Amino acid sequence: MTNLEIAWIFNEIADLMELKGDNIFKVRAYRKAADILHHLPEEIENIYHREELNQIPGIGKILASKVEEILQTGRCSYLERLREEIPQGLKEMLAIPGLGPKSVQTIYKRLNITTLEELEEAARKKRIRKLPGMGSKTELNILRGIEMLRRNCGQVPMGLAMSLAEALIADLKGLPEVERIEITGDLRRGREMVEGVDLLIGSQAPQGIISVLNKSPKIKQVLSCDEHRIEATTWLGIRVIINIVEPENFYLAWQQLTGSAKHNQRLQERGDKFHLKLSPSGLIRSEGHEMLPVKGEEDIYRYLELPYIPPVLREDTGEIEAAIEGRLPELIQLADIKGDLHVHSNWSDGVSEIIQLVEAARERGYQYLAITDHSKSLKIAGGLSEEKLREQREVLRSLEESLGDIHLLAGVEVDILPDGSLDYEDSFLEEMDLVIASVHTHFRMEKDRMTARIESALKNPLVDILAHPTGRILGRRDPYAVDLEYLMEVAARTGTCMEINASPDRLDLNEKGIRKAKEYGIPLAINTDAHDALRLEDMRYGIITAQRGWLERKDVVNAWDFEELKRWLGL
DNA sequence: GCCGTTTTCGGCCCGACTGTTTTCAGTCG
Repeated sequence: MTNLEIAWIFNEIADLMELKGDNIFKVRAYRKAADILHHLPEEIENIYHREELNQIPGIGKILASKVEEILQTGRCSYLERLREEIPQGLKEMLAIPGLGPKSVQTIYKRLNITTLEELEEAARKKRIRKLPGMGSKTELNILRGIEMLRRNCGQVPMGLAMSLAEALIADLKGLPEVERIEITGDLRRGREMVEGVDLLIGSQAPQGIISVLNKSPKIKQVLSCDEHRIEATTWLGIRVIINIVEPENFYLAWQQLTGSAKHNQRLQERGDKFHLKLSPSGLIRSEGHEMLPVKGEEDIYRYLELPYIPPVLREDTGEIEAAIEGRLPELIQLADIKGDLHVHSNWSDGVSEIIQLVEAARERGYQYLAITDHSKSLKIAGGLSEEKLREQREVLRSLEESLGDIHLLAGVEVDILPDGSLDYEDSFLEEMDLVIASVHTHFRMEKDRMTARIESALKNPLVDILAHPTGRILGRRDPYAVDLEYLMEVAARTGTCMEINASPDRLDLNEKGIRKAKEYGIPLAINTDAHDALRLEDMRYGIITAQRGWLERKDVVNAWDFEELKRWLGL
């Protein structure tokens, strides 16, 4: 089982314990352990085999024995006991923003409600407001929350699906019967939330693959399988579909299964003009029933007299027209990125030392890195005082000098306070190389006020970048109410950059916002917002999202050379 | 449940908002 899956188990234990009313510090120990596992630089299985579990800080005797049990048996008896004790629906209720364990407990004990459906009904019938500490707003909040959960029902964030897909590929790639294996479906297109993991295998002997999957610890249950298709579900409840085709049909099947359905329909319409019929099993010229050879996806597009259209664009949002007219964007690539402009160190709420972040940036071949810790009012994140930031700047300056091969920017992620002012005086912000502004509090402001709040930050000439402009957390928190298009108008005037936050939990701006921002000519930055050196890795999710927003290298400030960036920052 | 080790018990990120109260518990970042 992977680190991520064990982390999920610990998180579920923590949720259930909290619902039970267990000691909060015990609960927190499980959460912390989950977080540690999630960010472990190597597979815990290896650590276990070296008998070094006890050396991981945060994992004591008891948690180590649970890890051991999970690795050995694929099960966790403690979790199974908790699951029997606590109805599954209560855990789902916890996902409603504003409903915590105490409220869920009250609802369960007083009204005997155990499912979201019952909860929704009770809220509609105004039965929740009769409970102690709850009122009409709680009911409204519950209904809104359930609606949000329904919208994301059955979908998983791309980052989670991607790591599972890559783990499965790693398991299957080495099999002699697997000639080729690739990601397909909406995950390949880079959608922010996906239905599950879709893989395509080119193989002449599919039977062996099925038996390997049946035994895989990553797979909880194979739901159906024949020699062309396997459908399974993982321990985290993620749906996995693996299609298997003859190797000579691989590319056609890959293109067809990647979709989107709308894109493929448009392709077929175009095929009709050329008397071509597209299907996963063959590209046929209808007159002579001649099967055309396909040696790559490019061939398919070429038969249709189109340039190759990358998967991220295949949504029928203008890519076919652009292809016909020869104006497909030259999409930004991961290799174009020259630095990360939003990273947290352990001076505030990050876990890595500055030097570790810098090393990670150098390993990625970056020209520059900005350290942007939190500002002073964000107490929980260990926001830094002016003095601390000055001290950090000195550290960065001398580190930069001693290393000599990377430019370090002394930055800060300054909170935009509810009244629109920033968390430091302008006179201080002037000292910083890079100022990122963002909202971390008072999310539920009314739209006009929130818009005005962010507008005033954009209008401050010292603000270089607006971070995570809508504040959403994928599948968990909706964007705050804000007139984004108006803010883009403002940003276009002030020349303020907007961020594409690459954290797979955020992806904010999203692809729609990015395309809009590009229309307005706003400079964009793709930043990881990493709180851990390993998470500089998340840049790739930002790139995919930027590509889906049709961005090119020139649109992205951290794809510029340092000299150009410096000029733009006025340094 | 973990940690420390000058502690084997007593801490553990902490302050503010929200919606409910009528002085505060619960939730969140």
